[in-house]
Amino acid sequence: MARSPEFDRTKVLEAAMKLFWARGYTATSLPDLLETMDIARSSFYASFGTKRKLFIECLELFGERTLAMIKYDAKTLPSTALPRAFFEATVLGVSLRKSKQGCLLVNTVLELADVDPELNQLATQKLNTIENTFAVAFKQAQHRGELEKTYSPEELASLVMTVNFGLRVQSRQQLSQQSMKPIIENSLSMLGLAA
Amino acid sequence: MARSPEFDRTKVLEAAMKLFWARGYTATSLPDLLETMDIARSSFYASFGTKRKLFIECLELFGERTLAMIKYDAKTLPSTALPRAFFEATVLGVSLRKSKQGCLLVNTVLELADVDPELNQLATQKLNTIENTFAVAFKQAQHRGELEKTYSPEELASLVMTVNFGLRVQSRQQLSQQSMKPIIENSLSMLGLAA
DNA sequence: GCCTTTCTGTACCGATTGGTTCAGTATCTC
DNA sequence: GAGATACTGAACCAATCGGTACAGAAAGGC
Repeated sequence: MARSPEFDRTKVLEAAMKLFWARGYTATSLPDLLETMDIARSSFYASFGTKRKLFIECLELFGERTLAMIKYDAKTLPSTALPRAFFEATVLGVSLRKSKQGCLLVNTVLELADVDPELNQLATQKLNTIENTFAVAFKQAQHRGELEKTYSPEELASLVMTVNFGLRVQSRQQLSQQSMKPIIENSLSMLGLAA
Repeated sequence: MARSPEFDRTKVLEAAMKLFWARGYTATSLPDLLETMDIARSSFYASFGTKRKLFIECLELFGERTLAMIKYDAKTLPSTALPRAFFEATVLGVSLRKSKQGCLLVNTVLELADVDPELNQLATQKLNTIENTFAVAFKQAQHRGELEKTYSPEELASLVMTVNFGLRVQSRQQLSQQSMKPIIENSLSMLGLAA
């Protein structure tokens, strides 16, 4: 009937996500996006609607990927090792360029808090889902006696997120990955989750 | 000789700072600024040059004020009480509107990391000054035996900043001030600096 | 009064913003 | 080949962006 191949939507979406990730929502212009996504302006409009809708799709994608990573770790690692795996994967386990990007969700919360409450809420909601995943894992670990009960699962998950946010901010400063290592180590020690 | 009164420069600058604080650099337009500052477009350019120069002045002002607050606390409070005073002042001790604004320096780091490295570096530098002030205070406290030597002064100061950044991110989410209180409390407990 | 200076208000600049439209081309099935 | 679909590229839109220029009013000292 017709021309079959559409460009790889996920791949194009991923390219857009990376650009938003690096520059933020407002500072990313449509021409910038089109160049990175390598599609024509008309194709963009036909496939994604508006810049804002595209951004929402990027938030969804980022949230899904992050959550998938944590859930995979939760199945293969002891719960007490989860935060370390998460911190190292997100702060150290990416290429040098990416490491300066922090977390798209955190960046979004800070950039759009007062500008676009709806997008802020969407990012916040994704972050809460991540926090809940940690809490569930900690609850199991405490039940099995693998984790001290100094904090409730929810409290500990909240603390892990506090530290996570802090690390994401620091990773977006000028700091080298090397100088992030002791910070991560001390953070885990502070959480009572060091090796 | 001439017309004496200039508008109160500091006051106008402060108004601009609040707007940048709430909306970020890119999302704040010149008309927005002029309305908030309540000056004419020509006066703006005569007094502040460009939007970017104005923003730099705002960063300076914010840095000075924050640093002054910490240094005052450092003289009047025991060093171990410094982080609590800082967290409560910046997260709880402001009006409800302000509390959602987080920290201008942190916001700037995240918004402009990849967009304007120079401004990012400026904000980072201000934050480092704050961190150093904490480190100096902790060193004294350890010398006097008021503070455990679990961490070096520099390490502890770095951890306090990590937690601080985390709290600032959380305060820019939808969270109420009330729900921030236990998070602050647990963070201090985690740092070994609870009451 | 006069002169100087500081401000306001408005009109204007070129560039860029996000978004729309459409003619034309490429690629598929039949 | 015909017909349907997926794309490109460029032209275009109104709105807004940051920044400039200038005429004139307001407020001071002499």
